[in-house]
Amino acid sequence: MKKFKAHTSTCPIVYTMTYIGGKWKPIILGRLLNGAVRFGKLAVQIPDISRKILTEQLKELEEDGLIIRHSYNEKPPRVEYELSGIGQTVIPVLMAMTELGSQMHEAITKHKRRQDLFAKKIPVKATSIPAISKKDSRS
Amino acid sequence: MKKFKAHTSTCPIVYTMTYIGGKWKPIILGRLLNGAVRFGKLAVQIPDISRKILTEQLKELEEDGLIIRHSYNEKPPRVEYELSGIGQTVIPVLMAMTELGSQMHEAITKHKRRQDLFAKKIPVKATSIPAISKKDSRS
DNA sequence: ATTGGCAGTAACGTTTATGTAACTAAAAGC
DNA sequence: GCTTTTAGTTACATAAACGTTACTGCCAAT
Repeated sequence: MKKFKAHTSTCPIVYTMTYIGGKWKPIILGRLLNGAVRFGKLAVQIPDISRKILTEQLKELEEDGLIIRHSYNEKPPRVEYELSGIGQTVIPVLMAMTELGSQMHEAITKHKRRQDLFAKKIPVKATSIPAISKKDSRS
Repeated sequence: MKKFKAHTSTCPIVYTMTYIGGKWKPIILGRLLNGAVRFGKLAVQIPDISRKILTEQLKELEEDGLIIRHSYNEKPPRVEYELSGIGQTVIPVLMAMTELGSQMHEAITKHKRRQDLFAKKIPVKATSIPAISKKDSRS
């Protein structure tokens, strides 16, 4: 997401977009809803993101204070990411996005007539991202 | 926003991103919160979006069923856009984003130490996007 | 007849985001 | 000594996204 050149203050949505805009950030944040997750697990849970991009996005999120990076000095390195205090503020956004996604999905499956229109938006591939669940902190 | 090749269904956030991902869509939708707005007014309210991109994004939003386009056959053309039924589902997302923006802003102005980190994310320019207000349906 | 406003569209150019492949360090296990 | 594992990094490449400028059609007013 290209950063905005404009807006001084007044539009909070624009402001927000500078933090969680971009293709992957909301998805990454969604993976952290249930607590700290290590790098490798994120990469597995979001199969279509490259490690390079994942690294970059995590770095940006950390610099913006939304997440916290914990690096443990262990034999094979271990690094975990979790939502920061402010980061928790994204939760309602993610919840609302989840709801919107469900509503859209329902609307599409309901009105068959619209399906062609909507279909092109979701080029399905084999790999899929698992839904958000309660607990899976284990690798 | 590049469209996702992956995910079959399970992650609603990914799903949502295919609809309101992208730099401008949430901002455009935010302008429609108070009812129908005509093209020219959107262009004025979002000064940094080009008309071409505005047109494109509106078209996509319409194709996705989130907004409705009303074209009146008048002397100088008049076209208005408004949230559709499903489109209303984005309102909570926008509200949450507004809240997040405010929280982030507050956090930044509060902790001066973090300001340098956060500052780079908001390259301020003269032009600004007006805040969302109750009513301004008039040109 | 010319100009102005509205809502675009077309052609073209630039930038940003994202992707791929190869490489690193350090300790553990064989 | 060699391989494996983890969390990256570096260099390079491409595709989306975004932008600028110029142009259109139509009617009304000058």
